[in-house]
Amino acid sequence: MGRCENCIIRQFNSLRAMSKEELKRVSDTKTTKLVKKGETIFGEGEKLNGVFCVRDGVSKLSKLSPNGKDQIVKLATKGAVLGQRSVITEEVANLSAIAVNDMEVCFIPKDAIVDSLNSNPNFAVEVLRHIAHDLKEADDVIVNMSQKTVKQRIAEAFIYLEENFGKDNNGYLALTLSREDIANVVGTATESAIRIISDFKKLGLIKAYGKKVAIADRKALNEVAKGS
Amino acid sequence: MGRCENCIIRQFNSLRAMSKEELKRVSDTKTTKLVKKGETIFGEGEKLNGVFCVRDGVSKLSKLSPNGKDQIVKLATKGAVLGQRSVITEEVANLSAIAVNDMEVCFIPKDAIVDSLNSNPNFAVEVLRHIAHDLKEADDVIVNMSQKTVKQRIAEAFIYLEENFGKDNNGYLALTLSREDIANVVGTATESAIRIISDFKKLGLIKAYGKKVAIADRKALNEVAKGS
DNA sequence: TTGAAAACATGATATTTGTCAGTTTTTTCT
DNA sequence: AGAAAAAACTGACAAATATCATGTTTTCAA
Repeated sequence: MGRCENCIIRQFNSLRAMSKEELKRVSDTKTTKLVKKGETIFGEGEKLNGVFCVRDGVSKLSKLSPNGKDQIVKLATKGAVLGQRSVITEEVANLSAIAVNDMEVCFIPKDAIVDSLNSNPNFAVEVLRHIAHDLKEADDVIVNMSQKTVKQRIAEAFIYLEENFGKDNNGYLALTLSREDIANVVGTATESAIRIISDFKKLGLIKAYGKKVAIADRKALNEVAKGS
Repeated sequence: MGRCENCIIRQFNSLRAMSKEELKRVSDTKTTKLVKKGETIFGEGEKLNGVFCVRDGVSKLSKLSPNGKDQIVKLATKGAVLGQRSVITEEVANLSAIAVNDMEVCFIPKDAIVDSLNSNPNFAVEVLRHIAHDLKEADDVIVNMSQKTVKQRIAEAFIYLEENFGKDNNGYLALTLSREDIANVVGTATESAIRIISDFKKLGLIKAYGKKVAIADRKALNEVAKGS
């Protein structure tokens, strides 16, 4: 099994602030697992006794509402550490983590994290920076949700997907989400999302090849995302 | 001027994890200021070289959107530390802090905070816990915004105000917000908020005495907040 | 490969929410 | 106290969005 010390992924998250000794400990206690598309890594309300470091694939972090609808709060990819928040506050998970495509994740038991937090200020501050950044992003999402139209939010979502998950060789978005997932990201009904995406296609803002979507007119899409 | 070591407010925030020496330093460098209702403590985009500890009064943390509407992301009261996030990530403030009523705040220069973070793991972890908790709350707000109706959100807002800011001697909410502020908290048009609040009054869910509002039928209001 | 299930799509319609335009009430300031 | 400003309110209407019903296409596993 791989050693954390050599893990490239680490460079992207707070684990890079760990000392050699701490990393060794993490490496010795961690386990790696494969998660198939659609499988749940952990569910809302579950008690977590560790965190999950994403080595490959994408996970959606979502919350189920009483009326049966999911709200996707965040998409986490390579380098992200899932469950950190719950471990820190010692609460149960308030979001579910479900694989959007096949994933490889490392499970790191709680103690290795908590002990380092308490003894290594560098690590604690690094984690703090990450969570503080997440908080800023969450605040931005709140503002977007309340002040932008569904059309604007969907336009933004495509731009976000291109910027954060990149494009494949043919220029199509590397991450393919179902219409339902897109609806759940922007907080609207699936039918509404489908209609707007169809409109975007007709207007030439995006193009599709099977399930794949590509941004065809970035500038115009940006216009839609900003003004009405 | 008061000494932080004796400040009761401290018990409610992360400063309680500071050592005697650290508190002494904070005490020596801090300044206290009075902020009148409506005045700005700091604005969006402003570079902060310190944090503000709320000793009395309430501040709204909000973001202005291009169309001129404010979204209130959070209400901060006694014990809250404002600007912490920006100081940690070394970014400009992404929210404005405006006094909702007369306030008394202590300004603590950045260095005292940053130095303690880097050297005192207890303090770093305590701050981490607070920010992690804020993040959870922000995620909950995102879900509420996208999955509840305006009516539900306004009902929730009144319950939130009672639970977090309490009642006066006569049972009225201790914190009085303008209709516009309520609208900006739940993310709707001022007129819509006014209409719904009028409905609540007619239905006997709340009652009003001048500007003061009281929850009249807590159970029914709860029903509205949950189901539709 | 083929049948069932899931995802995608579209129309018709209802509901929710926002906007505009104005009136009344309350607050603030001198 | 009285004028001006701000806040609260109301109605009419428009726009955005959700819901329901149904048909089509795609995916996937037996």
